[in-house]
Amino acid sequence: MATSTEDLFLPVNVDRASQVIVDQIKVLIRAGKLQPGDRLPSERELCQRFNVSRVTVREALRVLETNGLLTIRVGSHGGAFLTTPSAERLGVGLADLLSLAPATAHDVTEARFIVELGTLPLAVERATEGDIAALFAMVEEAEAALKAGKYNVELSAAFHTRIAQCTHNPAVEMLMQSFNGPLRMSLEESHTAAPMGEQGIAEHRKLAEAIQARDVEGARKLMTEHLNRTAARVLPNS
Amino acid sequence: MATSTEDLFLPVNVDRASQVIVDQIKVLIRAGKLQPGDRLPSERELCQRFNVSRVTVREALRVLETNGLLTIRVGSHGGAFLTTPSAERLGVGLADLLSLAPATAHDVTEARFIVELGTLPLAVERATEGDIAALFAMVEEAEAALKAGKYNVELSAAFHTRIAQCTHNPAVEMLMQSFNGPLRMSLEESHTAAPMGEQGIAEHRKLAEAIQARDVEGARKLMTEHLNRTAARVLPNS
Amino acid sequence: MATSTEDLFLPVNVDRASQVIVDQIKVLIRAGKLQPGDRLPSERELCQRFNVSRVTVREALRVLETNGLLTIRVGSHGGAFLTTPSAERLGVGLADLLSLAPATAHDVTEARFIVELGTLPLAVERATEGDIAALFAMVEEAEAALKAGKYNVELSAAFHTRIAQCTHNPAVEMLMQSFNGPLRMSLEESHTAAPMGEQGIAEHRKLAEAIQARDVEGARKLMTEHLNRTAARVLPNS
Amino acid sequence: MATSTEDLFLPVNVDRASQVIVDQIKVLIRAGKLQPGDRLPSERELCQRFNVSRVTVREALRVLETNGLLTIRVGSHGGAFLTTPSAERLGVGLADLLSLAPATAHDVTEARFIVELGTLPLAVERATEGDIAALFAMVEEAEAALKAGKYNVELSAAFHTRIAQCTHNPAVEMLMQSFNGPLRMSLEESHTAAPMGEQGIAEHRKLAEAIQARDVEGARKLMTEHLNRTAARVLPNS
DNA sequence: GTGGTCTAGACCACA
DNA sequence: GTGGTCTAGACCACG
Repeated sequence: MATSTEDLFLPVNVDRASQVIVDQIKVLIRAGKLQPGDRLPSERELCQRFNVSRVTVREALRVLETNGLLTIRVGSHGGAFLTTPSAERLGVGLADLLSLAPATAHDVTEARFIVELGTLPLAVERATEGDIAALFAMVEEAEAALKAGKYNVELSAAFHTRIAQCTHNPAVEMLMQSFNGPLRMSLEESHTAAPMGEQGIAEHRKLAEAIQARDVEGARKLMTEHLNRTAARVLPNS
Repeated sequence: MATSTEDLFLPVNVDRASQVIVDQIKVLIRAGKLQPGDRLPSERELCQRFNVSRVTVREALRVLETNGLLTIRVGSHGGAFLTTPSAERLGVGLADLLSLAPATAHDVTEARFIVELGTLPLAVERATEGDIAALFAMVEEAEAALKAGKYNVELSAAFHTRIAQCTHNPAVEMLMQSFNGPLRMSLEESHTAAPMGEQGIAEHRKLAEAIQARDVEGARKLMTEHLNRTAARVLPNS
Repeated sequence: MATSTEDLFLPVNVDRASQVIVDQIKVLIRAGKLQPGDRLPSERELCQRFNVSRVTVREALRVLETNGLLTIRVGSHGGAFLTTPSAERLGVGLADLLSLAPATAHDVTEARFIVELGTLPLAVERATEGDIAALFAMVEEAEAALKAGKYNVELSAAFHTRIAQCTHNPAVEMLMQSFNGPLRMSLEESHTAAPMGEQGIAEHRKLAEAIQARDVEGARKLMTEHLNRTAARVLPNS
Repeated sequence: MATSTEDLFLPVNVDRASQVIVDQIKVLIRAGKLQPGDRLPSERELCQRFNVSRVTVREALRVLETNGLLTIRVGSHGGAFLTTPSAERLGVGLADLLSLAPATAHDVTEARFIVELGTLPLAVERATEGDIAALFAMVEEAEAALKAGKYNVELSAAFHTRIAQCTHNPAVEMLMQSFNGPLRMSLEESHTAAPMGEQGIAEHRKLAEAIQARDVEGARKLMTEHLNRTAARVLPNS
């Protein structure tokens, strides 16, 4: 035959079929062909499109769901929807990984210092009037919740996340969420945390004031103390 | 009314069978009942233990694998093995999420600044003789690779990760890996990056020297420039 | 092996959404948060509270209704009301189950012997003047009904239930109702019973007299004969 | 008109459609057209047969399931299967009803006395060699479990149920199960039961011996003491 | 009626 | 004997 047999025989695809599907969908997402909010075809239709069984499609969807790329809703108008991205899943993954890792609570807190203190200057610099108003509103909400005996770690986490939002940088926001999401919760769960107190909220208020005053150094100092204090709660022996 | 019916009825939340299995295994990991390196029973045996079908077990394993908690090997001595944790998977997740997010490359670089600059002081403070020797060794390896035309982004990423390792804090290390893993690669892939140059390696060497000299401020300045330069490569219009 | 994987993996048990709701409401009942006579919120409101569809709520209510825990009334003042408990539903369940079971009419009668004869001593011991008067009143009512040709198995069952009521123990009462409710009816329906006769009512009167005289042994004997005779009617070949 | 209008107008069927289906299936069961182990047609087929919607069929199946007449299994070979009857469901119903009723634990215990003591003579009379061997086997199993720290209320309940089985009367057996099933468990759960002890098992052994010796009076006495002792555990103030 | 979820049992390729 | 895949058919839930 005229042509040599070189390059005729391509390596067979050793990947899992489900992984191929996952990659293909990720490419579509990266290319912007699929946007947040879009709905994927039904499982049964995807079977036909990819020419695989339903089980394989489901495995692929499961992976994408785990990666936080889509959520699956049941019901007649259900299906697989691309998510507006959130770092929550990432926080879960981080928490899981650290559980398995040799990282101590002290290690994690130190990493959090890096992120929180690094974020602060950007937040102080870029916070709008609206941002600052929102921060104060959250403080007041927290005070009300405290009186009602409903103050919890979630409200505290939301405040820290809101500070990150002041940077108007979604990547930074996600980074912060990773630490103030499930990870923080699992940290505090595992220790019998003293109930979040008045003092925590008071410090939040002072932080908001420092950001309003564009006082980077003051904010850094406040945040350092604040974190040290909360860190001390989960790490009695520091 | 004697008792109001408010708050009596909690929203129901029916988990998937596979999710229940995932959670159960995560608990076992957190509790230390399952250690890195351990092998889970075979899929078929897990079916019997959990009293579910094989597909369901497989979905659960797929999720855990995606979360980086275990790796699956085929073959007669294969099975699902708990991983020594690594942040690689996390980086993949982060990259995926940012692909979907409105985050620009500039945003991501800014987040990386926070992490890299925040890590540096700890690295400078705690780097051992061995750490510093390793850093220099990597620089030399890079120089050799460059001559051989084999220098690539992976080697550069490894250097940054090695700096984080100097903090001797696994959580910080993971944080750094998240940015210098698949994420960085996907960032640079999407742009036609000029080949990593001599200058990059030279800056790495100077960074190593600053760490050896315990010169925090010098190191900060060097890293800032280094990152700015690489950032400029992926962001011509900054 | 360091840690065996035995007993680590518990069988998963995923409940239906409707079952979760059922359980939740049962807990509220057991805890006394919901009392007999209370009205549950409307189906539509329950949907929102539980965050499920209406069909699911309806299935849950249907189960609770079947268990005799609530009754559903239609109309503008309708809704789901917790019942004052009655053993009627239980009797239905017992009857259904025995229909399906390999239990013969003889078996059931034997079980009834146990309950009726076991109840008698308590009834004799604790019957008040009022109880005894009520028993005699029922006998006379039965005699009148017989003359009018309206005597039926229900009236007879009521007499036996009333005896159980003399124990002033609601649990015993329910036990008796289980046998003298739908079960007895279904037993007798299936055979062409000779109409309840004079003799049956006469024996009831004697039983009442024995109870009045606090004559346990006499009552036992009477009841034994009475049951044997009725049993013979449904079991010609005993 | 020639004919009077009497009896022309029958009451309209006020029953729920689902209830009609339930009744129809119950009739088939009573008539023996459907036997334990039989599988009903699939939901979709039943829809067509009854000419109703799936929701209606599902409600009917849910009711029948609640009544313990059938169990529903998912999966490829799933469906609705007629159960081999068991009194477990009945016990659940009884427990629920008593939770709602004004019955105290003391009331329930008294009812249990009636059943247990009434059953004993029949068991003594009819127990076969095999029955007796089984009773002793259970005692030994219990002793082994106790040593392993695994003795629980279930094993104790099983012993009492096994005694009822000695009567070779399925109706009596069910009656006993009703009390020694979920009801007993809920009774003991609600009180902090002292762990079932050596003494309980010893008494079980003596009971088995009395049955072996066909000693009705001895058995009665033993059972009375046994029940009194266990009753005292849940009723400290008797 | 349309979706997601689960099951049982089978075949294949691999180490 | 392991994981990887497939088929066919059932229940479960939503609108």
